[in-house]
Amino acid sequence: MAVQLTTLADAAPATAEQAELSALEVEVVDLFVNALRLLGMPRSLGEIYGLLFISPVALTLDDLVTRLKISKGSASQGIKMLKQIGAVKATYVSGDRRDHFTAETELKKLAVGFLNGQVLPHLDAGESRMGRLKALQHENSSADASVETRAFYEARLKKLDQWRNRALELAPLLGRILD
Amino acid sequence: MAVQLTTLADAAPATAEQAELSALEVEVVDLFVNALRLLGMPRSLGEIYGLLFISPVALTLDDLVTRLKISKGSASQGIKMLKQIGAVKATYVSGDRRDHFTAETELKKLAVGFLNGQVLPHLDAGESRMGRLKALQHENSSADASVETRAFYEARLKKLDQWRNRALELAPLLGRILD
DNA sequence: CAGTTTGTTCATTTTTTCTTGAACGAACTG
DNA sequence: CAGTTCGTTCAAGAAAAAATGAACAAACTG
Repeated sequence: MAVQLTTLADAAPATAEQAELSALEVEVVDLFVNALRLLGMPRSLGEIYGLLFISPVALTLDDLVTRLKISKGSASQGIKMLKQIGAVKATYVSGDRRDHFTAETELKKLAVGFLNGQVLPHLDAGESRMGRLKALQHENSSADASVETRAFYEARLKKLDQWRNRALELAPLLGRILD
Repeated sequence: MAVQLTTLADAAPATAEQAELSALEVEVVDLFVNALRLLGMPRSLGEIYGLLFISPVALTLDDLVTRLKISKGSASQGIKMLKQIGAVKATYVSGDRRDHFTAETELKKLAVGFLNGQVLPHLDAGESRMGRLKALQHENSSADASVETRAFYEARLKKLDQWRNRALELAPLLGRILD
């Protein structure tokens, strides 16, 4: 029955469902959209995380769709990614079958999640890559290279490896600092 | 007897101008394309930086164009950006009017350049933003909010400010660690 | 069961970002 | 100077990334 839709109209139903974002919400969402873009994440992630961050109550997928005016698909994929990096968690709400999402706001957890999800995989892949590089360098050297050139390549590859190690050291350090 | 070429200078046209990239170069370029993408930088930046990184001699704009098969426009803009963040510097070569570029390979300098160019501006903009947020929060609160809601907003904004300060502290720390 | 509700997936469309290349100015060159 | 070379800029086209929405599956409901 259409009559049940009355909840939308007036009395704020337990789960804050005004269709429009408040000025505060808009500002916060905007802030996160910009911040996450800096990390190369899509707009929708910023919107979703931002709204959850400033929301006093856990929100459902549908809340996100109606309030942010994004598609169900976007909301679903965005939540998926945010859960992956540990920026959002689902909370249980009794008597409601739907998932309710909350923003994780501990900076340390966010940072660690991001590092583990986005950065470390690449650094790990870097190991086998270094192997390939060394091999290529040797092949290459035997052919044309002068002593200096050979030394130069050697030095550069060593530098790459240093970088990688630095980055690997840095990750746990970051975690400690952000406590 | 084969002509002996002791310097790379006259191995081929004076400034190492084989049109094709060697396998080693391809691999390095690919590595940097991927790494820079992680930081949200365009493909061409990775290509340019990668080739400069592994090149024993400084390269001209034209070298980049022919070897990477990118347009003059891309090369020019890419170099411009890389110079901006301090990842590339122009070196003087006597008797040649053209600019010759070299990769900056000190990790610290790279990191600092990136932080100053890409991150700090945002954090600074964040200050005025925080002001706006506080203002909005007060407006907002007077209207509808219950005590708990008000407290919640307050807490969140405080958290945001904490984050910002943490990030600001972190930047110089990073510099020190990367020595 | 048949019918809902909830959430995911993925081909398509839309939007954003990047690259290109032609036009241009500045700085050399003979 | 007239002609080059070198590098930059920017409108337009190409490519990549993200959002949409319809189709689907899974879990509930009566």
